[in-house]
Amino acid sequence: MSNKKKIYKPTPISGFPEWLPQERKAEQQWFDHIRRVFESYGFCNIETPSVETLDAINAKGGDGGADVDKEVYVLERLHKDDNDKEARLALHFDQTVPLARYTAQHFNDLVFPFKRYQMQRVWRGERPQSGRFREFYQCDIDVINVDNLPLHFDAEMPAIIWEILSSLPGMEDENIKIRISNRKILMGLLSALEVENTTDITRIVDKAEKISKEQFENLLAEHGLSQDAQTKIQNLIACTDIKSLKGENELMQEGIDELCFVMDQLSHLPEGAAVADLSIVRGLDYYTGTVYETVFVDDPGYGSICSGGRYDDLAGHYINKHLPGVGISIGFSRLFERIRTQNKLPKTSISPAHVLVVLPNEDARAEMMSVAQTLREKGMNVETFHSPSKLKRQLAYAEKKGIPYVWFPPFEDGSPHEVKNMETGEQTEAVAKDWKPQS
RNA sequence: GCGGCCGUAGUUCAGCUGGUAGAACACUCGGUUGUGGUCCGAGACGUCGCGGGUUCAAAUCCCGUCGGUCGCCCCA
Repeated sequence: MSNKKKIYKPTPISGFPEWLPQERKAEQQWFDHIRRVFESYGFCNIETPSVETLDAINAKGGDGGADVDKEVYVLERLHKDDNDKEARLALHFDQTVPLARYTAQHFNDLVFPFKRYQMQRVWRGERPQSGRFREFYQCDIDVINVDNLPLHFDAEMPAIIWEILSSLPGMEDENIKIRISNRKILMGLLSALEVENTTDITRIVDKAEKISKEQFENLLAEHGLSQDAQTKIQNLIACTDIKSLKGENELMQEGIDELCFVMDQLSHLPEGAAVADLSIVRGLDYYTGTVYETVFVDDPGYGSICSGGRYDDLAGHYINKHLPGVGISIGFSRLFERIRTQNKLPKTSISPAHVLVVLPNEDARAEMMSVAQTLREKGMNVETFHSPSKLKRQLAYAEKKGIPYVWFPPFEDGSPHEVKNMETGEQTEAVAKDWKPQS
């Protein structure tokens, strides 16, 4: 009889990242930071369930949805009955669809413009690679209004994002750029050119900067665009002076005017922080106006770390109201992964404790507990050592966990308490109710 | 869904013209009496991803499979 038990060797699950305590602590700092900025603009928080019904997710429809559907994870019981009539559930792959559903469902109880932020995990069943996960966090911020949503908000979104991204701990050296465009411009042009398969053309324009000029032209030609049309599209997406643009029709002119307004409102940002870029169109079909995409200037190939845009009527599939919105989503995990792998995360210790109270001997246990409680009541985080091990061991523990102070209760009655600063090695007498850490 | 690369101790890897395994770091204990980071010593840890084939003999060669990773598609 073998007493060797079967070991199931733990392996990472591709695309489902997890962090060590130090990294998690940095991650929490980022969440706190982002939350603080969102709330400073008056946005409230909501959290929706991890799942939506498959019907709710599919409701958005459109042919742009077809590809996304392939990435949706569905949820079912292991031993489900074939005749099961339960609604099929799916893990949400973004936070925009849940927001639309939420807004429709709670329409009567919400105050409009409804300004909310949401920081949750989303799931996408695609092949993971660098900066791409199957389970990851997004930090979304959106505004939804009834009937009419002022352009004011289209300009507020990038301003908020810039404030966050330029001040996240660890992002100090990163050079990022928010690229902004307006879909009405390209759509207007395509309509003036009498192009019908706009979704295909949009996709091609979206990848224009990743492929060569020849490939780009060939793709457009394959989709039936004339030489004249190709030239006009190329000129448009290369245009850097949007104020000089003339609309070929009403829709295109509207897009130009909107984009000019938004850029004008962002003129207070540093040079190059937010730029008008007509080659940005975004793949998702529900965007109808302003669109955003954010990249590392030095490494645009890493992908967008923050994208979004305006959608004329997203909740229209869930309620018979006209609810335009505009929003943007920080690709939190992608961004975090980038800074983490470059070793630029803020240095944090393993333990959140400020003080470790040592246990000199079993008789001192009550005193140790009492000191710890006193310090906690003063707002400090305090660990107590669990057994009267050699002090060498107890000190080494504090050292490894990065706890900055070690507290020594008296070794015998009548002796004073002492506290040691682990960084300087200095050790002094102290009284728990009066003591404060330096710095 | 499709291609390239990879799969050996907890981790990073070495070993691969075939003869059943090593290093570093991490871990545990020790270097006596109440104090960490350094140093020294000792110890524990692997059916070499899994299955099959070739061979007297395979971590090492071949096939399959699973997993990881990078790229494509698409996207944060």
